[in-house]
Amino acid sequence: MSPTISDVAAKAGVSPSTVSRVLNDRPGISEKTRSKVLAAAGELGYFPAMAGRGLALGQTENLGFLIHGRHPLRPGSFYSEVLAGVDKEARSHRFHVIFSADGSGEFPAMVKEQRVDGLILAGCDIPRNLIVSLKLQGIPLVLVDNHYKKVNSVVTANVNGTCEAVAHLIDLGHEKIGFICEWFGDLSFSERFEGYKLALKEHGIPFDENLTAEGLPREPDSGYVAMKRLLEKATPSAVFAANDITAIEAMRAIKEKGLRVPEDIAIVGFDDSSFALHTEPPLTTMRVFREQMGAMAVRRLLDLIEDHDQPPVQIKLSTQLIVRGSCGAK
Amino acid sequence: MSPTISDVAAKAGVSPSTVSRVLNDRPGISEKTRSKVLAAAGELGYFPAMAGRGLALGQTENLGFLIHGRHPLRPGSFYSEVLAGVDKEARSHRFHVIFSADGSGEFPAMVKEQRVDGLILAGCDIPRNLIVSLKLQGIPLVLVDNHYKKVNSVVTANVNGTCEAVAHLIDLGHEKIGFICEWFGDLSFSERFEGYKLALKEHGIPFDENLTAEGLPREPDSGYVAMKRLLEKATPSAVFAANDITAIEAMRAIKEKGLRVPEDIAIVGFDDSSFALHTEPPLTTMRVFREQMGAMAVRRLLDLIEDHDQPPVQIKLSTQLIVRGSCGAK
DNA sequence: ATAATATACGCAAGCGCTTGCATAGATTTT
DNA sequence: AAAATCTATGCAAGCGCTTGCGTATATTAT
Repeated sequence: MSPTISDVAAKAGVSPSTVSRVLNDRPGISEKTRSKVLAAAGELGYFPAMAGRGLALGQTENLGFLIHGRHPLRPGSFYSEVLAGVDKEARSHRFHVIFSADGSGEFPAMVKEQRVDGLILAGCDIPRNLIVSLKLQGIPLVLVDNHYKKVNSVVTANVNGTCEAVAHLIDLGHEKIGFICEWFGDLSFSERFEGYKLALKEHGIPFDENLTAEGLPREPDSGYVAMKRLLEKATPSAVFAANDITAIEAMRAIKEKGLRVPEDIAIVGFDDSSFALHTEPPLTTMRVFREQMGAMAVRRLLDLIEDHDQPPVQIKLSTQLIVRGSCGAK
Repeated sequence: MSPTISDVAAKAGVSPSTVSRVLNDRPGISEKTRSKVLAAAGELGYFPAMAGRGLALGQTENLGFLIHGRHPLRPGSFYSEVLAGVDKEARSHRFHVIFSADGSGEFPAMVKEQRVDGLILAGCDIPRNLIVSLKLQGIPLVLVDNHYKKVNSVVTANVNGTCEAVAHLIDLGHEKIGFICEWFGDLSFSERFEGYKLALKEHGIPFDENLTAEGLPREPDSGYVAMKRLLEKATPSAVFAANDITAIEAMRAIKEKGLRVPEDIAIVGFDDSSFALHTEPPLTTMRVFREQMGAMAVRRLLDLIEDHDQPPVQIKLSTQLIVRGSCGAK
């Protein structure tokens, strides 16, 4: 068995409370006993067990990271990078991360059982009523890549980012620019759609519904379907795809049609997924800073844990245009 | 504040011990009080707080999932699927998963602080001495995609899987088959190398060192480099790449050389990564059942948690050949 | 009917830690 | 030199839960 605080106390010839005070840097300890205790703890290889500590403190020093279970099209890599950022930042504050991809939509067990001091909810497919009941319950909460009413969130600048991406296409001389996404019902995608329309408007290009298409909600190959649908209605000289996976699938549809990327149709995606480097041509895309999003969410969450009553804040991270081959810019 | 067991007890007019017994299905409770307690607990929305429970039981019902921090080339998607399997299986046993991608190689804080009942270590870049000290410490341990001496593990059939993949190329008529990987120092890659040689041997094809190459350890674009190196030495009619990312980067090198896939050089990868579907042509590869690996690891770990003293076991999961376009089979 | 056995429940200790309060000893004040 | 003030430490309660042991009540045996 691992040593307990009493073992250390006995070895150092002091009381457990003294050991606790030393280990937690509480004032009123003489230098002599401090070092005596530290030595004893060191020799025994003692570390405070979380169970006792947590019970006494009413704190777990855990935080939960929740994503919705069903993520068919996004291979997990998006959120796994957010998770990486969350983990790293949490660790630097001596917190630990409990991960869960529970798709049931039920109230998370980790909260009921009070395993966590706060919760990060990632993705915009977290059921709204879950957010509400969590909020009601009073547990510190931060949304990532999602936002809702009065709850703290860390989001991507979807509108501005897309606007910039589309503006880039316009700068390259394109006017007949398409927009495709998996489905318009998704919060991120609808925001990116707004950004698309904004860019057109800012450049005096009329919006044309025939230049837009969606695929099949939550089906694989959604981007392929969307692009085929778009090509049936019109032939744009460029298209903005609401995420990289859609872009890459769209490229397949374009090529099948005998058209070339970027010569016949330029394409730009969104996310800067890991595979965007490996497409043919390499995909021009908006980089989203996933790890940073995770890290910021943790910082905010820790603030909330310290002081629950703070006005909600939304943190919006800018994106960065990564120009590669698919837009024809080089 | 959340209600405690005493609140429930008071409301039901019984003692806390009775409540505990009811909630844990202990025997010796009359049907009447049982329902009384259940009703009270329901009305209060009571759930046992883990801190108290854990302290009393000496169990956390948490398990740790650890990967090595530095995973530059693998975009996390490999391990994130393992993690998904781990999480799902753990949840079905009412366990929770603490995730950490600590690259420091130090003894994990979650173990020192006794936050977990057992540990899953994923990936073959977990430092050996870490495994040793963990093992010594006596905490239940399962390795995933890695193996070492007398510790429980869940692994991929790298040798057989690769052998099958290479045999497939041989069946297609190839004899001059190359082997590339990021670097030979990796456990998985070296096993796949064994499988490659085994397949050649079984089919009476002599091994030729000039048909093998590695890239730059832990650098991006390692597959591209490996393939270029290989092409400088020889021109195979087919190549087996030790993982998909290597394969896809190799395809770029091949095409740059003016050669076609699969007509001039057929290629097969390993892993069945999410992007393997989207290459041009789509990548023939060996599917690795990542979620299942995670799930099996959890099962084994829970067994070990129940009874620490069991002889170590290695669970080897078969792979499945997924034939797509890059091997020229269709 | 009384004694022996079962049943259903409460009491209290204990899991490992923190912390308010009390106190013995050291230090300063007048 | 006695009183007042600090300083350093221990005591014990308490965080929320489980469980061994004891006991009052109900059940069965004689």
